[in-house]
Amino acid sequence: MRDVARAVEMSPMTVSRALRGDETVNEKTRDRIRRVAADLGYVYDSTAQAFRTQKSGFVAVVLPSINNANFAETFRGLSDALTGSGVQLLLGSTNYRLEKEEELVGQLLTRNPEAIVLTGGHHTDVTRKLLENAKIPVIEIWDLPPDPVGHVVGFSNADAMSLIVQHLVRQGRRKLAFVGAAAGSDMRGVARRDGVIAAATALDLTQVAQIDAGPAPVSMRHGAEVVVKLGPAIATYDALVCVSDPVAFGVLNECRRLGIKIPDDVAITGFGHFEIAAVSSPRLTTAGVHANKIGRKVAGVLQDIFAGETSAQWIDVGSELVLGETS
Amino acid sequence: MRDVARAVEMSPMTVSRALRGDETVNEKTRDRIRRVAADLGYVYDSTAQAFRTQKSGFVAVVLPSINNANFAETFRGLSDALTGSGVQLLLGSTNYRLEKEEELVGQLLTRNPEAIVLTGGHHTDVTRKLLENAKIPVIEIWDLPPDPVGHVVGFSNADAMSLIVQHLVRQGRRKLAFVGAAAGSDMRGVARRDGVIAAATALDLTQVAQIDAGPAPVSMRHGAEVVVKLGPAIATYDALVCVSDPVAFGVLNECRRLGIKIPDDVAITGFGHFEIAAVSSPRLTTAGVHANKIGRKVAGVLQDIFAGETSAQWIDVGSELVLGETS
DNA sequence: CGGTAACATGGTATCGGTAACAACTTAAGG
DNA sequence: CCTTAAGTTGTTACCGATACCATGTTACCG
Repeated sequence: MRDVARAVEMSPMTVSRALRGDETVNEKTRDRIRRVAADLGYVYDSTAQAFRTQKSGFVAVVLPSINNANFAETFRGLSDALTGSGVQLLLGSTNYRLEKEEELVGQLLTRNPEAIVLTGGHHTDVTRKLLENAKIPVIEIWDLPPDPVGHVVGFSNADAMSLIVQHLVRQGRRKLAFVGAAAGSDMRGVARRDGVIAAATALDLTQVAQIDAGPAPVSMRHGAEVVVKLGPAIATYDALVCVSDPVAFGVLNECRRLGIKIPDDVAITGFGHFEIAAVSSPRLTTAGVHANKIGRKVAGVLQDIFAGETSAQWIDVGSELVLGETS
Repeated sequence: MRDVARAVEMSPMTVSRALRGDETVNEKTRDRIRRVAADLGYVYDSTAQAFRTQKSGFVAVVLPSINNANFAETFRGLSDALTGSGVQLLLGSTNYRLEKEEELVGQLLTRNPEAIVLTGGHHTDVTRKLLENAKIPVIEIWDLPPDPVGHVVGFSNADAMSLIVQHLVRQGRRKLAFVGAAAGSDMRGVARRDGVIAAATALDLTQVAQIDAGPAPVSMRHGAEVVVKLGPAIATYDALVCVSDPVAFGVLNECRRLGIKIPDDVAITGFGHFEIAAVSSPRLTTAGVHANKIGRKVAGVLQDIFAGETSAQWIDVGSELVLGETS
């Protein structure tokens, strides 16, 4: 910047103002400075700016996995809605592990983010303390935590599952099984399972079987493996409620390979309304969530925060039953 | 840090050294300083460090889309291989548009990244100039550019397509159609199309039809739509070579819905060896690429660079024909 | 024509770490 | 007991942009 200042024979202060588009700088001067800066190949140093102003221009985003169409879609919604605002997203993924989240949050906070977005409402005590000490806005997404740290943009996983269970029961299904990751690793999966159990209990179903599809993240392959491992025992159930669409699709495909009739022999439901739900045949019955909308809503919350709004927001984007041909 | 120094009655310099694990600091002192820092809730300021040392600890990564299982997998491979190295990834996505890439690169460079990873070998002139001026290592991935800026970790899209075409022709297929995004938007798609045409020409096929599936990114839905729009004209072809697995899956599903026999009436091939290729039924014939490996190899290149290695690396991770049941 | 406001520009200190060098203490060797 | 080296700690200046305040210049008013 000093070099540019020397080239235009002005002070670095004026150059700084000109490059940031400060109105107080004469318009011609501003254009000239910009032109010279470009000619010299000058690259603005955001690090120095972040240091001096104590504003990093970063927002930290922590996802369980980026290799998941729905989380990726949320990130995209957020990212798209934020283009042009000058905010950079710092992405980290936890692989569905809370200890990894703790480590990640510690690292991200050293970068002075202006806000932090976390997936889910479950965190270690250390993480919670870090977040409170940091005194920056916290947004928890993809869930409606009973005891949120700050802002919330999500939906109730349990309620969404309840819609599915009610639908199945209306159809006369009574012997449900929940197919999901091993308990404990994926908190959203646990919430969904609990939602199924609660809804089933409310409807006087005796019991819901739980089928372990392995450690999170579970996907198509794991769904198929569950069916193989189950063997003829699959006839015990009249509905397989899966933790996600990819798992449901794996289950569906393997069932069809084995000649099991869907939905006559057994109903299959997914979760998340992934692209696969609409293009599989038969189409999957699933819970429609609004991944992209979550991202865009988060962007809205961030903009409110940057505009000076201080009160904590609680946004429930809801979910809906998407009827397919597998139930 | 000054506060911590005061608390332990030592100089900030010693605290700085202790927190970074400098061996010259007495071990007991080091432990004490760390403990006190933790007790005070002190958070290290990476921005200040980046500013003073002129080393940001960032590596910029530019992807066409994060909502694509293969790019996401590359990012994950890179991210996983880099955990613990203290490097933070700065992610940006271009939505397959070179102008967006240009803007993004400009923004990312202001953060002083220590290296930049770009998807593909096509860039605007401005982008190339920015990269050259920046004087930081550049790694181009997912391609083998004829005129690389710096390092390369990729494979030949054309060669991969050539494998597929040769396989189809060996089966006696002669009337090929390429199904992909509108020309111009997705450079990797263009490379694949050109690879198909080149391979077909080399095998004396008269002509390869090109079927436009809409603007990039194209996915399952677009594949299905192509089949609908084609109608009975689909009988004109005996092989539909798709730009990616999701598109191929969409095509496959719609064909089956219409009673078209796969692969008897027409063969369908994908590209990328996405999860969907293995779990669809029939399984997709596709080109196996090594998305995760690309990420891990990039991490290796970065580590070499940080270790002082200066010579440009050219890593071809290759690709392979994956035989499914759709051809 | 003096006074005031609007406009445009510049000087200086500073954000929080750390490189480079200096200095002090203790141990080892002759 | 002196010399030298190893180990440990401290002092100072600085990275590049910008907040804050000061200053100069022009325009307009009664």
